[in-house]
Amino acid sequence: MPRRDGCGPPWFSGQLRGCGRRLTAARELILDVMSRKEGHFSVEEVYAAVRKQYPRVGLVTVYRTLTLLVEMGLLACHEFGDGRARYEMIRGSKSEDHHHHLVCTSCNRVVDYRDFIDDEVQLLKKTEAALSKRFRFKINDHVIEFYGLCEKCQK
Amino acid sequence: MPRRDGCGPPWFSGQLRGCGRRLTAARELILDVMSRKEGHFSVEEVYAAVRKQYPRVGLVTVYRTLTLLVEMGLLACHEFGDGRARYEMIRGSKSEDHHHHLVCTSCNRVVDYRDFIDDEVQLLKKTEAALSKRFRFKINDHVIEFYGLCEKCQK
DNA sequence: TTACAATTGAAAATCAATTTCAATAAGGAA
DNA sequence: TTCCTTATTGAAATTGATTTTCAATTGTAA
Ligand SMILES: [Mn+2]
Ligand SMILES: [Mn+2]
Ligand SMILES: [Zn+2]
Ligand SMILES: [Zn+2]
Repeated sequence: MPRRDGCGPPWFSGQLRGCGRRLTAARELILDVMSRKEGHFSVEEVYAAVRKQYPRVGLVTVYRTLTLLVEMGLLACHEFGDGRARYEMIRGSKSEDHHHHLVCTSCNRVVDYRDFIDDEVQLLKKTEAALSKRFRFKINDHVIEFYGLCEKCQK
Repeated sequence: MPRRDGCGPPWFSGQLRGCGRRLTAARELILDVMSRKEGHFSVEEVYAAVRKQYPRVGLVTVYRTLTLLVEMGLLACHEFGDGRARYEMIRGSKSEDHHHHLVCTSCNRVVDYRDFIDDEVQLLKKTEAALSKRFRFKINDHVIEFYGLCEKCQK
Protein backbone atom coordinates (compact mmCIF):
# COMPACT_ATOMS: atom_id res chain seq x y z
CA MET A 1 0.00 0.00 0.00
CA PRO A 2 1.62 3.29 -1.11
CA ARG A 3 1.97 6.31 1.17
CA ARG A 4 -0.51 9.16 1.16
CA ASP A 5 0.51 11.88 3.52
CA GLY A 6 -1.46 14.10 5.76
CA CYS A 7 -4.10 12.09 7.56
CA GLY A 8 -2.07 11.63 10.72
CA PRO A 9 -0.57 13.92 13.34
CA PRO A 10 2.92 15.35 12.63
CA TRP A 11 4.58 13.78 15.70
CA PHE A 12 3.61 10.25 14.67
CA SER A 13 6.38 9.78 12.13
CA GLY A 14 9.00 10.94 14.61
CA GLN A 15 7.79 8.71 17.39
CA LEU A 16 7.90 5.73 15.05
CA ARG A 17 11.38 6.45 13.75
CA GLY A 18 12.56 6.95 17.29
CA CYS A 19 12.28 3.19 17.74
CA GLY A 20 13.43 2.08 14.31
CA ARG A 21 10.02 1.80 12.72
CA ARG A 22 8.56 3.30 9.57
CA LEU A 23 5.62 5.49 8.87
CA THR A 24 3.23 3.73 6.51
CA ALA A 25 -0.15 4.51 5.03
CA ALA A 26 -1.75 1.67 6.98
CA ARG A 27 -0.43 3.00 10.27
CA GLU A 28 -1.49 6.57 9.56
CA LEU A 29 -4.89 5.39 8.47
CA ILE A 30 -5.55 3.12 11.43
CA LEU A 31 -4.44 5.76 13.91
CA ASP A 32 -6.69 8.22 12.10
CA VAL A 33 -9.69 5.89 12.24
CA MET A 34 -9.13 5.20 15.92
CA SER A 35 -8.75 8.85 16.88
CA ARG A 36 -11.75 10.01 14.89
CA LYS A 37 -14.41 8.18 16.86
CA GLU A 38 -14.94 7.42 20.52
CA GLY A 39 -15.53 3.86 21.53
CA HIS A 40 -14.16 0.40 22.07
CA PHE A 41 -13.66 -1.36 18.76
CA SER A 42 -12.97 -4.94 17.82
CA VAL A 43 -10.30 -5.72 15.23
CA GLU A 44 -13.00 -6.56 12.69
CA GLU A 45 -14.68 -3.22 13.28
CA VAL A 46 -11.45 -1.33 12.74
CA TYR A 47 -10.78 -3.47 9.68
CA ALA A 48 -14.18 -2.60 8.21
CA ALA A 49 -13.68 1.13 8.85
CA VAL A 50 -10.20 1.10 7.35
CA ARG A 51 -11.34 -0.81 4.28
CA LYS A 52 -13.84 1.87 3.39
CA GLN A 53 -10.91 4.13 2.60
CA TYR A 54 -8.35 1.54 1.47
CA PRO A 55 -9.87 -1.79 0.45
CA ARG A 56 -6.40 -3.21 -0.09
CA VAL A 57 -5.44 -3.21 3.61
CA GLY A 58 -5.19 -6.72 5.02
CA LEU A 59 -6.70 -7.90 8.28
CA VAL A 60 -3.29 -9.04 9.50
CA THR A 61 -1.96 -5.52 9.16
CA VAL A 62 -4.81 -4.25 11.30
CA TYR A 63 -3.94 -6.81 13.97
CA ARG A 64 -0.28 -5.88 13.84
CA THR A 65 -0.84 -2.15 13.80
CA LEU A 66 -3.25 -2.18 16.72
CA THR A 67 -0.70 -4.16 18.73
CA LEU A 68 1.97 -1.64 17.77
CA LEU A 69 -0.18 1.33 18.76
CA VAL A 70 -0.79 -0.28 22.15
CA GLU A 71 2.97 -0.73 22.61
CA MET A 72 3.44 2.94 21.72
CA GLY A 73 0.95 3.90 24.42
CA LEU A 74 -1.55 5.40 22.00
CA LEU A 75 -4.25 2.77 22.39
CA ALA A 76 -5.57 0.63 25.22
CA CYS A 77 -6.67 -2.96 24.70
CA HIS A 78 -9.40 -4.62 26.76
CA GLU A 79 -11.09 -8.00 27.06
CA PHE A 80 -14.71 -7.60 28.05
CA GLY A 81 -15.63 -11.26 28.12
CA ASP A 82 -17.02 -11.80 24.64
CA GLY A 83 -13.81 -13.41 23.40
CA ARG A 84 -12.57 -10.60 21.20
CA ALA A 85 -10.16 -7.81 22.03
CA ARG A 86 -11.41 -4.22 22.00
CA TYR A 87 -9.23 -1.18 21.37
CA GLU A 88 -9.76 2.41 22.38
CA MET A 89 -7.78 5.57 21.89
CA ILE A 90 -6.03 7.03 24.93
CA ARG A 91 -6.74 10.74 24.84
CA GLY A 92 -4.45 13.07 26.75
CA SER A 93 -2.10 11.55 29.29
CA LYS A 94 -2.70 8.03 30.50
CA SER A 95 -3.50 9.12 34.06
CA GLU A 96 -5.76 11.95 32.88
CA ASP A 97 -7.75 9.52 30.78
CA HIS A 98 -7.99 6.84 33.46
CA HIS A 99 -11.50 5.44 33.68
CA HIS A 100 -13.45 2.28 34.32
CA HIS A 101 -16.12 0.40 32.38
CA LEU A 102 -19.73 -0.65 32.49
CA VAL A 103 -20.49 -3.48 30.07
CA CYS A 104 -23.83 -4.75 28.74
CA THR A 105 -23.69 -8.53 28.66
CA SER A 106 -26.44 -8.67 26.07
CA CYS A 107 -25.46 -6.21 23.32
CA ASN A 108 -21.81 -5.77 24.38
CA ARG A 109 -22.16 -2.00 24.64
CA VAL A 110 -19.39 -0.50 26.77
CA VAL A 111 -19.77 2.73 28.73
CA ASP A 112 -16.83 4.67 30.15
CA TYR A 113 -17.26 6.32 33.50
CA ARG A 114 -14.96 8.83 35.09
CA ASP A 115 -17.20 10.51 37.64
CA PHE A 116 -17.04 8.01 40.44
CA ILE A 117 -13.52 6.79 40.14
CA ASP A 118 -11.78 9.16 42.52
CA ASP A 119 -12.97 7.19 45.52
CA GLU A 120 -12.32 3.97 43.67
CA VAL A 121 -8.76 4.89 42.79
CA GLN A 122 -8.08 5.96 46.35
CA LEU A 123 -9.37 2.65 47.71
CA LEU A 124 -7.51 0.71 45.06
CA LYS A 125 -4.25 2.37 46.11
CA LYS A 126 -4.84 1.32 49.70
CA THR A 127 -5.79 -2.22 48.72
CA GLU A 128 -2.85 -2.42 46.36
CA ALA A 129 -0.46 -1.50 49.15
CA ALA A 130 -1.98 -4.08 51.49
CA LEU A 131 -1.94 -6.80 48.84
CA SER A 132 1.62 -6.04 47.79
CA LYS A 133 2.80 -6.41 51.32
CA ARG A 134 0.75 -9.47 52.15
CA PHE A 135 1.38 -11.47 48.98
CA ARG A 136 4.69 -9.91 47.93
CA PHE A 137 3.36 -9.01 44.50
CA LYS A 138 4.64 -6.11 42.44
CA ILE A 139 1.27 -4.79 41.24
CA ASN A 140 1.26 -3.03 37.87
CA ASP A 141 -2.35 -2.76 36.90
CA HIS A 142 -5.94 -3.25 37.94
CA VAL A 143 -9.28 -3.88 36.33
CA ILE A 144 -12.64 -2.75 37.62
CA GLU A 145 -15.64 -3.55 35.50
CA PHE A 146 -19.36 -3.70 36.10
CA TYR A 147 -21.50 -6.07 34.08
CA GLY A 148 -25.21 -5.80 33.51
CA LEU A 149 -27.95 -4.91 31.07
CA CYS A 150 -28.24 -1.56 29.36
CA GLU A 151 -31.57 0.24 29.17
CA LYS A 152 -32.53 -1.28 25.82
CA CYS A 153 -31.55 -4.81 26.75
CA GLN A 154 -33.61 -4.80 29.97
CA LYS A 155 -36.90 -4.75 28.07
CA MET B 1 -18.47 -44.40 30.59
CA PRO B 2 -20.39 -46.57 33.07
CA ARG B 3 -21.56 -45.33 36.46
CA ARG B 4 -19.59 -45.94 39.63
CA ASP B 5 -21.34 -44.56 42.63
CA GLY B 6 -20.09 -42.88 45.70
CA CYS B 7 -17.49 -40.29 44.79
CA GLY B 8 -19.93 -37.39 44.79
CA PRO B 9 -22.15 -35.72 47.38
CA PRO B 10 -25.63 -37.23 47.88
CA TRP B 11 -27.54 -34.06 46.91
CA PHE B 12 -25.89 -33.93 43.50
CA SER B 13 -28.13 -36.50 41.85
CA GLY B 14 -31.26 -34.78 43.12
CA GLN B 15 -30.18 -31.34 41.97
CA LEU B 16 -29.47 -32.71 38.52
CA ARG B 17 -32.76 -34.54 38.19
CA GLY B 18 -34.54 -31.45 39.39
CA CYS B 19 -33.77 -29.89 36.03
CA GLY B 20 -34.20 -32.93 33.83
CA ARG B 21 -30.58 -34.00 33.81
CA ARG B 22 -28.87 -37.26 34.65
CA LEU B 23 -26.20 -38.27 37.09
CA THR B 24 -23.24 -39.75 35.25
CA ALA B 25 -19.82 -40.96 36.22
CA ALA B 26 -18.15 -38.11 34.36
CA ARG B 27 -20.17 -35.52 36.24
CA GLU B 28 -19.55 -37.10 39.63
CA LEU B 29 -15.88 -37.40 38.87
CA ILE B 30 -15.38 -33.85 37.63
CA LEU B 31 -17.26 -32.38 40.57
CA ASP B 32 -15.16 -34.55 42.85
CA VAL B 33 -11.90 -33.41 41.25
CA MET B 34 -12.92 -29.76 41.47
CA SER B 35 -14.00 -29.94 45.09
CA ARG B 36 -10.93 -31.81 46.24
CA LYS B 37 -8.37 -29.09 45.53
CA GLU B 38 -8.35 -25.33 45.87
CA GLY B 39 -7.42 -23.28 42.87
CA HIS B 40 -8.32 -21.94 39.49
CA PHE B 41 -8.00 -24.64 36.87
CA SER B 42 -7.99 -24.60 33.10
CA VAL B 43 -10.04 -27.15 31.19
CA GLU B 44 -6.89 -29.02 30.24
CA GLU B 45 -5.83 -29.20 33.88
CA VAL B 46 -9.18 -30.65 34.90
CA TYR B 47 -9.01 -33.02 31.93
CA ALA B 48 -5.59 -34.28 33.02
CA ALA B 49 -6.74 -34.80 36.62
CA VAL B 50 -9.89 -36.61 35.55
CA ARG B 51 -7.99 -38.87 33.14
CA LYS B 52 -5.81 -40.18 35.91
CA GLN B 53 -8.87 -41.93 37.28
CA TYR B 54 -10.79 -42.56 34.05
CA PRO B 55 -8.65 -42.38 30.93
CA ARG B 56 -11.73 -42.89 28.76
CA VAL B 57 -13.25 -39.49 29.56
CA GLY B 58 -13.20 -37.16 26.57
CA LEU B 59 -12.07 -33.54 26.60
CA VAL B 60 -15.43 -32.47 25.21
CA THR B 61 -17.22 -33.96 28.18
CA VAL B 62 -14.98 -31.95 30.49
CA TYR B 63 -15.89 -28.78 28.61
CA ARG B 64 -19.59 -29.60 28.75
CA THR B 65 -19.58 -30.64 32.38
CA LEU B 66 -17.70 -27.57 33.57
CA THR B 67 -20.21 -25.39 31.77
CA LEU B 68 -23.04 -27.33 33.37
CA LEU B 69 -21.56 -26.99 36.85
CA VAL B 70 -21.27 -23.24 36.35
CA GLU B 71 -24.94 -23.11 35.32
CA MET B 72 -25.81 -25.06 38.46
CA GLY B 73 -23.96 -22.49 40.55
CA LEU B 74 -21.35 -24.93 41.83
CA LEU B 75 -18.39 -23.48 39.95
CA ALA B 76 -17.26 -20.03 38.93
CA CYS B 77 -15.59 -19.35 35.61
CA HIS B 78 -13.02 -16.58 35.11
CA GLU B 79 -10.94 -15.13 32.28
CA PHE B 80 -7.63 -13.86 33.59
CA GLY B 81 -6.23 -12.65 30.31
CA ASP B 82 -4.21 -15.64 29.15
CA GLY B 83 -6.88 -16.76 26.70
CA ARG B 84 -8.09 -19.82 28.57
CA ALA B 85 -11.01 -20.09 30.96
CA ARG B 86 -10.32 -20.99 34.60
CA TYR B 87 -12.78 -22.73 36.88
CA GLU B 88 -12.95 -22.74 40.65
CA MET B 89 -15.28 -24.36 43.14
CA ILE B 90 -17.70 -22.10 44.99
CA ARG B 91 -17.53 -23.17 48.62
CA GLY B 92 -20.41 -22.32 50.90
CA SER B 93 -22.89 -19.73 49.72
CA LYS B 94 -21.98 -17.49 46.84
CA SER B 95 -21.93 -14.34 48.99
CA GLU B 96 -19.95 -16.04 51.74
CA ASP B 97 -17.31 -17.09 49.26
CA HIS B 98 -17.13 -13.73 47.53
CA HIS B 99 -13.55 -12.69 46.88
CA HIS B 100 -11.30 -10.91 44.42
CA HIS B 101 -8.14 -11.88 42.58
CA LEU B 102 -4.50 -11.03 42.25
CA VAL B 103 -2.94 -12.40 39.07
CA CYS B 104 0.70 -12.86 38.11
CA THR B 105 1.10 -11.88 34.47
CA SER B 106 4.24 -13.94 34.13
CA CYS B 107 3.41 -17.39 35.56
CA ASN B 108 -0.39 -16.98 35.62
CA ARG B 109 -0.60 -17.77 39.30
CA VAL B 110 -3.88 -16.55 40.81
CA VAL B 111 -4.28 -15.58 44.45
CA ASP B 112 -7.65 -15.16 46.14
CA TYR B 113 -8.00 -12.43 48.69
CA ARG B 114 -10.86 -11.92 51.09
CA ASP B 115 -9.29 -9.74 53.77
CA PHE B 116 -9.56 -6.38 52.13
CA ILE B 117 -12.81 -6.73 50.29
CA ASP B 118 -15.22 -5.38 52.89
CA ASP B 119 -14.29 -1.80 52.04
CA GLU B 120 -14.22 -2.71 48.38
CA VAL B 121 -17.66 -4.25 48.41
CA GLN B 122 -19.05 -1.27 50.28
CA LEU B 123 -17.61 1.16 47.74
CA LEU B 124 -18.73 -1.04 44.87
CA LYS B 125 -22.30 -0.96 46.17
CA LYS B 126 -22.22 2.83 46.23
CA THR B 127 -20.68 3.06 42.79
CA GLU B 128 -23.10 0.50 41.47
CA ALA B 129 -26.04 2.56 42.67
CA ALA B 130 -24.66 5.72 41.12
CA LEU B 131 -23.89 4.01 37.82
CA SER B 132 -27.29 2.32 37.66
CA LYS B 133 -29.01 5.64 38.04
CA ARG B 134 -26.78 7.56 35.71
CA PHE B 135 -26.59 5.07 32.85
CA ARG B 136 -29.84 3.17 33.51
CA PHE B 137 -28.03 -0.16 33.67
CA LYS B 138 -29.28 -3.13 35.65
CA ILE B 139 -25.94 -4.20 37.15
CA ASN B 140 -25.56 -7.90 37.93
CA ASP B 141 -21.91 -8.42 38.53
CA HIS B 142 -18.52 -6.82 38.94
CA VAL B 143 -14.90 -7.74 38.45
CA ILE B 144 -11.97 -6.43 40.44
CA GLU B 145 -8.59 -7.82 39.62
CA PHE B 146 -5.04 -6.74 40.28
CA TYR B 147 -2.29 -7.71 37.87
CA GLY B 148 1.39 -7.86 38.62
CA LEU B 149 4.35 -10.10 39.30
CA CYS B 150 4.48 -12.65 42.07
CA GLU B 151 7.52 -12.95 44.31
CA LYS B 152 9.24 -15.57 42.15
CA CYS B 153 8.60 -13.77 38.89
CA GLN B 154 10.05 -10.48 40.11
CA LYS B 155 13.57 -11.88 40.22
C1' DT C 1 -36.99 -55.11 31.53
C1' DT C 2 -38.11 -51.77 28.10
C1' DA C 3 -38.37 -47.53 25.77
C1' DC C 4 -36.87 -43.12 25.18
C1' DA C 5 -34.33 -39.19 25.76
C1' DA C 6 -29.98 -37.43 27.66
C1' DT C 7 -25.12 -38.07 27.43
C1' DT C 8 -20.84 -39.33 25.52
C1' DG C 9 -16.53 -39.21 22.62
C1' DA C 10 -14.23 -38.89 18.17
C1' DA C 11 -13.87 -36.11 14.41
C1' DA C 12 -14.90 -32.02 12.12
C1' DA C 13 -15.94 -27.19 12.37
C1' DT C 14 -15.44 -22.54 14.16
C1' DC C 15 -13.31 -18.42 15.53
C1' DA C 16 -9.89 -15.19 17.03
C1' DA C 17 -5.29 -14.52 16.65
C1' DT C 18 -0.45 -15.67 15.08
C1' DT C 19 3.14 -17.26 11.98
C1' DT C 20 5.30 -17.81 7.49
C1' DC C 21 7.21 -16.05 3.48
C1' DA C 22 7.75 -13.86 -0.90
C1' DA C 23 6.69 -9.31 -2.77
C1' DT C 24 6.68 -4.45 -1.79
C1' DA C 25 7.79 0.02 0.00
C1' DA C 26 10.22 3.35 3.44
C1' DG C 27 13.93 6.04 4.20
C1' DG C 28 19.02 6.73 4.90
C1' DA C 29 23.18 7.05 2.01
C1' DA C 30 25.41 8.31 -2.14
C1' DT D 1 17.30 11.43 -7.61
C1' DT D 2 18.71 6.66 -7.40
C1' DC D 3 20.29 2.75 -4.87
C1' DC D 4 20.32 -0.35 -1.07
C1' DT D 5 19.03 -2.35 3.03
C1' DT D 6 15.54 -3.72 5.85
C1' DA D 7 10.88 -3.06 7.78
C1' DT D 8 6.33 -3.83 6.35
C1' DT D 9 2.66 -5.96 3.93
C1' DG D 10 -0.96 -9.40 2.62
C1' DA D 11 -2.36 -14.04 1.34
C1' DA D 12 -2.32 -18.44 2.94
C1' DA D 13 -1.32 -21.64 6.36
C1' DT D 14 -1.20 -22.55 11.32
C1' DT D 15 -2.35 -22.43 16.08
C1' DG D 16 -5.05 -23.06 20.16
C1' DA D 17 -9.25 -22.83 22.59
C1' DT D 18 -13.82 -23.93 22.27
C1' DT D 19 -18.15 -25.63 19.89
C1' DT D 20 -20.86 -28.50 16.87
C1' DT D 21 -22.17 -32.84 14.77
C1' DC D 22 -23.68 -37.39 15.00
C1' DA D 23 -23.86 -42.24 15.83
C1' DA D 24 -23.22 -45.18 19.81
C1' DT D 25 -23.99 -45.60 24.70
C1' DT D 26 -26.20 -45.05 29.10
C1' DG D 27 -29.50 -43.30 32.84
C1' DT D 28 -34.01 -43.45 34.44
C1' DA D 29 -38.99 -43.42 34.64
C1' DA D 30 -42.59 -46.51 33.72
MN1 LIG E 1 -12.93 2.98 27.87
MN1 LIG F 1 -10.84 -17.32 43.23
ZN1 LIG G 1 -27.32 -3.85 25.92
ZN1 LIG H 1 4.48 -15.39 38.83
